[in-house]
Amino acid sequence: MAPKANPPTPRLGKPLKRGFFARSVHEVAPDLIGVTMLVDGVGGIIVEVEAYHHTEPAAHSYNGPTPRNQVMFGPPGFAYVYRSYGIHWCVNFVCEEAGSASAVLIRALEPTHGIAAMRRRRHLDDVHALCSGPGKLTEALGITIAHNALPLDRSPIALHARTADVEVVAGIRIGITKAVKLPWRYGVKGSKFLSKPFPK
DNA sequence: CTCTTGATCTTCT
DNA sequence: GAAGATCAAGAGC
Repeated sequence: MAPKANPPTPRLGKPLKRGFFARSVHEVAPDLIGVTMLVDGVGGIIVEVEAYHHTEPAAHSYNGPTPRNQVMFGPPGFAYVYRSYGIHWCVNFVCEEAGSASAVLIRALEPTHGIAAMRRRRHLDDVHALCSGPGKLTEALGITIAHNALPLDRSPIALHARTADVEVVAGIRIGITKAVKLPWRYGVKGSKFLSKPFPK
């Protein structure tokens, strides 16, 4: 059968500095859509995130610091990784300022770099399912508790600015039971790489 | 397609 | 003891 051409690998934008995260979580979250996230060179374009802030009960930081969430109470620009349902890892980017305890949960990527490695880790071929959920993308990128508290502007983590415009849409957050009506989920309208479509 | 269930860590009651 | 920022597999329609 005829060989199928691979899609071109998108050009990487300017590296994001840690200061990108030193502002309101509600500004950072939509601005992260379209940013490329790599761990040891493997990853893709962020297509879905959710914002969490300590002033609302769905946030892990709502009841104050614990051993798990202490990174959320530190300075912005660091990774907060936690165990979800005893099984998966989920990764957040800490925002605002030390003590603010706000973060953006990374929920889905469009795979662009190291797709072969992601397929191996996920034991899965379908590129649309490699990173279409917070627990899936950490497995695909090899993120574990070892990445908790790592800076977001230093190896092994790299973030690169958008190189093209994206249409960002907002909706209510997924899979939570508290503060369910806050419209703090952001994503690329119509993307095939979301954990779930945004309602019309 | 939808619905149900099991996996089992961290925190809260 | 119960719930949770999840996922995959299996049953049923």
